[in-house]
Amino acid sequence: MPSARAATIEDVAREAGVSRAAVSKVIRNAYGVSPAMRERVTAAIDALDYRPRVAARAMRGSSFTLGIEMPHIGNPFFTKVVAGATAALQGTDYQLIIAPADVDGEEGVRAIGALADRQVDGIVAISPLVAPEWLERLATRVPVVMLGRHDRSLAYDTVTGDDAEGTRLVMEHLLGLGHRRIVHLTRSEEVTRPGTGNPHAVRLERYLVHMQEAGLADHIRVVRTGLDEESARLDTLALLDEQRPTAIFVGNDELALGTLRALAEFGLSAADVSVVGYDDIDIASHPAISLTTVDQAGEAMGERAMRLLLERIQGRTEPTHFSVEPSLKVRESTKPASADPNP
Amino acid sequence: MPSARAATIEDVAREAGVSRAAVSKVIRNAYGVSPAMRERVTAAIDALDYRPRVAARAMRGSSFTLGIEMPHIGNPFFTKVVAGATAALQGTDYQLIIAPADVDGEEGVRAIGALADRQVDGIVAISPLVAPEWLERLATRVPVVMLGRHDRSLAYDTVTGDDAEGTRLVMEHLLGLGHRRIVHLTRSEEVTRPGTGNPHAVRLERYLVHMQEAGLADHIRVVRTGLDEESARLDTLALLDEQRPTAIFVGNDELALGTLRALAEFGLSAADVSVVGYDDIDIASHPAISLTTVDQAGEAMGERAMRLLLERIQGRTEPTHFSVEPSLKVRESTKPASADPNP
DNA sequence: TTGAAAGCGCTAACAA
DNA sequence: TTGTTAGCGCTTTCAA
Repeated sequence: MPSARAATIEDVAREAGVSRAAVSKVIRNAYGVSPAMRERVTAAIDALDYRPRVAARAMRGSSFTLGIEMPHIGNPFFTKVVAGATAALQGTDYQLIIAPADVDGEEGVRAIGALADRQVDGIVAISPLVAPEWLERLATRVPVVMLGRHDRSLAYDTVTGDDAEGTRLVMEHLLGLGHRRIVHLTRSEEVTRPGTGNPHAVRLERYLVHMQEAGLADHIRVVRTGLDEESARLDTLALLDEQRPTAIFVGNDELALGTLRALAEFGLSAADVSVVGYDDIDIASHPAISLTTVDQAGEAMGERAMRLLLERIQGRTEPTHFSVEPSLKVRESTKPASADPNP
Repeated sequence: MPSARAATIEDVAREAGVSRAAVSKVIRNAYGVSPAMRERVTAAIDALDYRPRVAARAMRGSSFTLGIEMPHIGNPFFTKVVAGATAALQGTDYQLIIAPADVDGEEGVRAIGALADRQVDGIVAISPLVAPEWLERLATRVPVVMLGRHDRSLAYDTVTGDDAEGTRLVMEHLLGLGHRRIVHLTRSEEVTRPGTGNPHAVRLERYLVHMQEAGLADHIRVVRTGLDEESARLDTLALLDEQRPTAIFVGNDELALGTLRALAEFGLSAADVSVVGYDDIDIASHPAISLTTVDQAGEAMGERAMRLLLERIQGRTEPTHFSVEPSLKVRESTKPASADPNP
């Protein structure tokens, strides 16, 4: 049962026969400590197995903690981002913590708020459904990087993929293969609301534009689904019951896995219905899956987001916006359009 | 740029015309506040958009934060655990944070230490390479649940899968299919060191026993790999170059994906080499992957771990150990042994 | 039922 | 170079 008392800075000071301030300076590598002092203090720290309480430090300044809000722990793209973020923090004094949100909507706000309450020194928010003003206000208290969403701000930095370009790559590829009946399977209306700058909103908007420009306005068909593979599976099954498309452009890879599952259950292959995802999660390149998708360099995004946070902490004040170039990974899940499957 | 000052309990007290203590009682739902008082305070809190600083609360008591150390963010089994943990915390005042470790060995200790430094009210550690004494000592200060590892303790609780039983299911299945040349692909020697109670150590040990009992001591072959899919792919490619097994029992599903990838690159199918994983991650049931594996109910484990933590916080002192029953999911990746592939 | 006041462990002026 | 001291924002006795 919890009982034993951990050493405090006071204990260390007593043990080393110095002041608390001296110990504080040593642990912060602050200016103005003699080698002798440093040595005595270090010895005392080791002897007592002392570790500074982050809460106490946070009250006076920084918590040496950076937080990342994760909208859906089950999506491997987000774990790529975290991997990049972790890498960027190697060798620094900062610890990364993840606050999982894991439900649509308001949950993201809750998780971000929880990070703020914990006095993290910086926050990465992954395209949550938050009003820009809310984030703006938060960003006046703590450095914030918004990841994925395209809205710009004077208060927070942004890291985005170029979703317009990514969608162009997808649509050109599908149209080039002769597809005309192309369905777009995407998230809820709320998530894709125009003008929010949400990546899914941009992909949807560009899908509509490309269909129109290709003279396929009559074939436009947008189907909504939830945020996990299972939702996508069910909604794909439903859409296959109706007039069958020759291609499905899915909002992201996790959802695309559900679509592939549904196609398999229906006994359909890539020759019948082509599928394109977005994100290039690891499994997409597995030979048995071989999902055509847009690589938007999740690790690079996470790494860059952390760098921006560190820069802000070190004093930068001009807002910075960073965009990564997407590239299309063409795989077996897309084939030339077959003859009209609905004779 | 960070600047504006957030409201403190002092501000709220002034706004409501009461003492700080009164505000504190209201936000903690403590005993002894009149409805009138509660109302005034609540109004002031809303008016000022006040949120208590967790750091300040932590200095006097609890941080209302529970932490989970994650050895490898890329492994979907761990995200299942987190999903379960998140669910268990719904409706409580506790916030879950994840500290990613993401490298073999000492990193786990670092991450757990970081959580402790942040004064979390409880810690779930996912089978890290830590000396039991170290954890034991930590557990005297903060409730700890060790997830996965089979060592028992008077100080911390444990949640485990029954790895001996899981391995029995795997080996009986493979032997029943007529396999004799069964390779076990597992983690490093460090991770599988006997007596550590690490799940991979148990799986290895039972593999050896089952091979011996089946009179296949001569066919025992243990191959080591790293902790991600890519390592497993490379090490599988290497082992296929030598005398080819008819079946590979892989330490977990993430690694098994690498093995499947390698087999595909080699032009081999399940008819040539059967593969079994462990964990039943979501993708394992995808028809294109169809990996035979052991389901050990990751969500349930995460949920149970959090419950144990909450119980400890509420005062339980007797150590508790919980074990989940594994079950074998037989899929297409295992087929009856073919004739000797090495004529 | 309410409030005054001490103190949690640390950092940052400032003084010595 | 070192030490003294005043808080940071809360919770918690203890009195009123």
